[in-house]
Amino acid sequence: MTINDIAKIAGVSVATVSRVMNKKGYVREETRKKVEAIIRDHGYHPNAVARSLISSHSSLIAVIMAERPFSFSSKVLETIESCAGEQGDSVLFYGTGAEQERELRAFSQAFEHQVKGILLLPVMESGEAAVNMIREAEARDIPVVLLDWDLYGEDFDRVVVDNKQVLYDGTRLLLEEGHRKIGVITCREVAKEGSRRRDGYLQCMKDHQIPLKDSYIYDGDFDEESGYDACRTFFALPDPPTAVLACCSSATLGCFHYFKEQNMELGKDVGLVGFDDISLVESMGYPVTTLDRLSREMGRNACSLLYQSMRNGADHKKIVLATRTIRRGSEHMGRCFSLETKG
Amino acid sequence: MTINDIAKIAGVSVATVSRVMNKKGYVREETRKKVEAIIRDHGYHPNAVARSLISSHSSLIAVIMAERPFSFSSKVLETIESCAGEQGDSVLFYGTGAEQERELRAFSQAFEHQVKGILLLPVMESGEAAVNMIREAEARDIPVVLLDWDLYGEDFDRVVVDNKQVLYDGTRLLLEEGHRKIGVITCREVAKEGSRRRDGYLQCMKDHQIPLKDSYIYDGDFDEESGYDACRTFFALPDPPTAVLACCSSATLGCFHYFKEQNMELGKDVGLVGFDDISLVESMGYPVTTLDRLSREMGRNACSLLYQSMRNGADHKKIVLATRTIRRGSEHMGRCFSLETKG
DNA sequence: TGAATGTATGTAAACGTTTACAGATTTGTC
DNA sequence: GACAAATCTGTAAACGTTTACATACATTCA
Repeated sequence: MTINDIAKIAGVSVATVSRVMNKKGYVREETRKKVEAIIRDHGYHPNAVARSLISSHSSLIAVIMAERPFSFSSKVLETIESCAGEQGDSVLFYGTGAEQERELRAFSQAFEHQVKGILLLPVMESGEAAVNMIREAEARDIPVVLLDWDLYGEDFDRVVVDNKQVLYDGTRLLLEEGHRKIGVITCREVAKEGSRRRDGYLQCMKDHQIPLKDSYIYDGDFDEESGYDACRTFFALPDPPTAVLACCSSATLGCFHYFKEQNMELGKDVGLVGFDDISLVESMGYPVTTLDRLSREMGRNACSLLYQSMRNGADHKKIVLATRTIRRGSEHMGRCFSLETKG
Repeated sequence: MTINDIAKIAGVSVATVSRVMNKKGYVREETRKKVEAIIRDHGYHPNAVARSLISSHSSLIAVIMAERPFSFSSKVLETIESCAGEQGDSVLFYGTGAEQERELRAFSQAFEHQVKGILLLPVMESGEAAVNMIREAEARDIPVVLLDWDLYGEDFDRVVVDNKQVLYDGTRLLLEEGHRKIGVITCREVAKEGSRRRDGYLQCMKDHQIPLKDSYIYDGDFDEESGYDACRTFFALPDPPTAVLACCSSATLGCFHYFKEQNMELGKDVGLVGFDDISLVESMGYPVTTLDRLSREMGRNACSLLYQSMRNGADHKKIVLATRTIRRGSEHMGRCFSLETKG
């Protein structure tokens, strides 16, 4: 069933059917009604492929992301799909498992499908290849927006959280509760974000004139073992910290595990500030203070940035989102501002 | 940059370039080398859109799913994407939020993009509209595979868990531990799966000649409140159950919440068998017995069923997967079998 | 009345591929 | 050396749309 068949049945030309479908150009009311009825009755769906070919861009946007076990990325994806849907676009999803080969293939396939735009969540071990692919996309006039990925020194559209500020705030939270000995678990991540987070901790301690101890800084990975091992290390020290600041959700859970095993009661024997939406933990009845990267906000902002770039091109923008500090159930919204940089 | 440009630069015809790209038909070694080099040097990516138009099917498959808060659906999606990628296909992702309008739009857009196949996770409130769309897909020769969604009486390709058997096993687990008073939380769900789960419980109790009590059956929703409220109801009874069987991950967490609040110790004061992969809970150091729907297995099986249907058509298959019983860390794999039904 | 404008419809080219077909060259066989 | 078969390459049609352009009729206005 093609536009030709519909035209034949309706006794009009394909151009008229096309005009009816796209509500564009002149069509007599009576003709429109007739054509619309025939389209409906025959369950005709226009071929997006042929449509794309002639208009030289599809109604697709690509989302390329490394898989992550928890909720952050899947919430972002859902939000993006919803926003794209509102614009009549569909989402091509590529998981990369942080494998470079799959990342490159994802870009290739996105190009081949003539996507209108690409949304990128931290994916590459080496930023080099990523930057090349982004440059290639730009050369093809395909806007790219980076989420939660601050490629420093590169002018790309991106939506990020100010990781330094976040950890600064987290540290201050613990200081306000009277803690002076704070252990931090800096989950290593792509694009130096882990170290940005550490910087926030260091800065806050410095601003409050609290002497630093190397043994209170644990450079862990993005997993639960890191949280667990960090705690084991911290609390084996002759002078252990009284509170722990975990820089990713996995590490936060690892801390939980350790505390439970050691019968340490949260808020009494030890302080803890976690990272990201670990609402699961809340569901279980633990009101833990956490620094949440507003996943839905990020998705929404990234989409609007993408659609903006499709229209305007040129100028690159950076949107810096605050995190939400979820403190024992009550919520304090932080800052949210947008920086404009030259394109 | 099109195949024409490449042909011109290489001094050959477009047909030759096409043959080089598709490794199809005769091409002189020397010519191939030259063309390949030019393709590489110019960063040329063939236009999948034009390719689809001529071959009348794209390299896309659609995944349509209701969003769920936890890990099951996102693991399934990741697995599907990975399998599709191996076949050189890309995944169109549609979230529906269980809204009928969005569900229908997802189908429409999948049709318009000429997808090769559709994977469907429980999405529709009313099965009616869903069945119509599946029928329409079939009429277009687009295979559809249902995941975790047993539309009884309809012959569709599908991958399901035997929910009755799962809950039967779960109940038996508790019986074996000596429990006789078992409360069950049957999370209502689409397509009667909730009641199938209840049937498993009822059957097992009957087989072991244990008298049933209506007050031990709580018909809850798919959320945490249900788990929490169910427990509150159970343990307010004059003769409360000694163990609880939760039929979805959310309810399992709700139970946790209640037990923690009431200082009830798991395995000592109360028995609990949960549902789905709540590895998060394990990460925190709680070794809870759980009935896991093997999300990766489901994704993989659904994909291979889909690709099989693309080749063969006609015959419909139903793959019944066992769940994995994760029992305090040790794993027992259950049965896994496949039923063939006439198409 | 007739020119200008607005409305309604059709014709045909274009988008970037694949592929059937044909023609040309090379290789193999007797 | 002749013929068949195998190998190599090019031409052109097709896929299902959109849209510039042409044409035709209806209305408005001086």
